[in-house]
Amino acid sequence: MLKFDIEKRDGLARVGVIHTPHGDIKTPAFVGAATRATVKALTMEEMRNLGSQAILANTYHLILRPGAELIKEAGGLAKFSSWHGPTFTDSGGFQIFSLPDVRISENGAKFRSYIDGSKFEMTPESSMRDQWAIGADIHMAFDHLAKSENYDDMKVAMERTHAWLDRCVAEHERIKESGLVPEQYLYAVIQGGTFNDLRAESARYCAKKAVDGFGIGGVFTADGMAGMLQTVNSILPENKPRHLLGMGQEPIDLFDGAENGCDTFDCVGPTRMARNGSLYTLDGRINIKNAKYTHDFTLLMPDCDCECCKNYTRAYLHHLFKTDEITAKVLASIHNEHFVVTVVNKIRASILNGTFADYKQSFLERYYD
RNA sequence: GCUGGAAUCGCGUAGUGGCAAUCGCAGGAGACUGUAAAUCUCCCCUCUUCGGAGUUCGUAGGUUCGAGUCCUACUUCCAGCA
Repeated sequence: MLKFDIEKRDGLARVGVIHTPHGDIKTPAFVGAATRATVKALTMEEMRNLGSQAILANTYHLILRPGAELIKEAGGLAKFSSWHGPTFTDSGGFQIFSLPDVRISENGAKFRSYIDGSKFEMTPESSMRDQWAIGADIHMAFDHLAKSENYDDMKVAMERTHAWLDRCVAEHERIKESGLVPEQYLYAVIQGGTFNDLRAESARYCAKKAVDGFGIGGVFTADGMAGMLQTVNSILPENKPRHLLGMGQEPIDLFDGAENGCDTFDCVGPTRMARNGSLYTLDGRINIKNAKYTHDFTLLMPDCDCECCKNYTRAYLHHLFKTDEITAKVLASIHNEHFVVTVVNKIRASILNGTFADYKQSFLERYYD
C-alpha cells in the first residue's frame, strides 16, 4: 500500500506527504505534465530547479513511441528520463477516446498509430502491463470517457470505467504478486461528469477497491467542479491520496481543488500557454506577444524568483517570441510551470499555518481583477 | 542608344475581358485545462450604425456594355546587345 501521511486538515483540504519509491511528494502538489517523458521545452534539471516534485507521463504516447519495453529496458521512466524523482503515468484512456477512428468494445479500444498506421489494442490488462513496464510509481486505471455530456452517455462511461477498474486491479495484483518488478501503485479513476449522483456512485464504487489512491477524471471545465469535488472527496477514504486529472490551467482550479480535498494536480495548460506566449502574472495572464510589451523593460513578474523573472524583461521576452527563438518557449515554460508549482506550494503552506482562506481570497481577487 | 521583359494592399506573389482581386510573409488580436498543440482561429485598401458604402492593380489617354487583364504614349526598374 502506498504510504500517505496527512499532517494537517482544514475541512476537506489536507496537507500531507506521499511516500513513493522515488521520493516524497509534499501535498498539495502540482505535477508536471511530461506526456512523452518530457515536459515540453524543459529539461529535467530545469524542472528540478523550478521546484517540481513529480512528473506525469502518458502510457498511450509512450507505447506508440518508444514503446513500454524500451523504457523498461532503460530502467524505468525515472531513470530513462533522468528525472529520478516520483513519477505518475496516465493510462491513455483520455487520449484513446479522443481519437477519430477508435473502435471501443467491452474488452477495450482498438486504434491505429498516428505515426505509422500500425494496429494497437488497449485493454485494462494491457494498460496495466504497459504501465508496469514503463515503471512509474503511480499508475492510473484505464478508464472510459463519455462521448458527450449527456447523462446516459456519462452513466455508460462510468459503468464501463468501473468494470474496467476491476480488471485493472486484478491485473495489477497479478503483476505485483509475480514479484519480479519494483514497487508500483494504482489509482482508480472516478467518472460521472457533471452529475453529482453519478460522481457519488463512482466514488462509492472506487472507494471499496483495493487501490492506493484515486484520480478524478473527466473534468473539462471549472464550472461546478468545487461542488463535484465535495461530493466525491467526502465519500473517498481520507487516508488515500487524490489526483485531480488534467486541471490546473486556471489558478482558481488549484485553489478549488486543494480546498475540496485534492492532493495532486497535473495540467498541460501552463506549458502550452507558455509556448503560445500566454504568461502568468499575479495580475492575470498576459500575452507577451502583444505590441504593448515592445518597450516594456520591466521584469516579467518582479515578485517571482524563477530563472526567467530574475533575469529577463518583458521587452526581451516579447522580442524572443516575435523572432520565434527557442529560448522564448524555454523561458516562458520555466516561468509558467514555476508559477503553478509555487501557487500550490503556497496553498500548502497556507493550509499549514491556517491562512488558506485569506490567501485564496487575496490571490484570486488580484489575479481575476 | 537598341532589343526584350516587368510594374497588383508594408514585402513577395496569383490573377490575362465580367468579384476589393489569390496565396505566403510581416503586422494586429484572440483561444488553449489527464498534449497527434513549436498549435488553432479571426482581422489585415479606406470608412462603417457591421447591413454595407467608397476608392483601387506605375502615370495619362483609348478600345469595350464591362479593363488589373486589350491598344497607345510616358515614367521607373530588370536582362541582353552596344
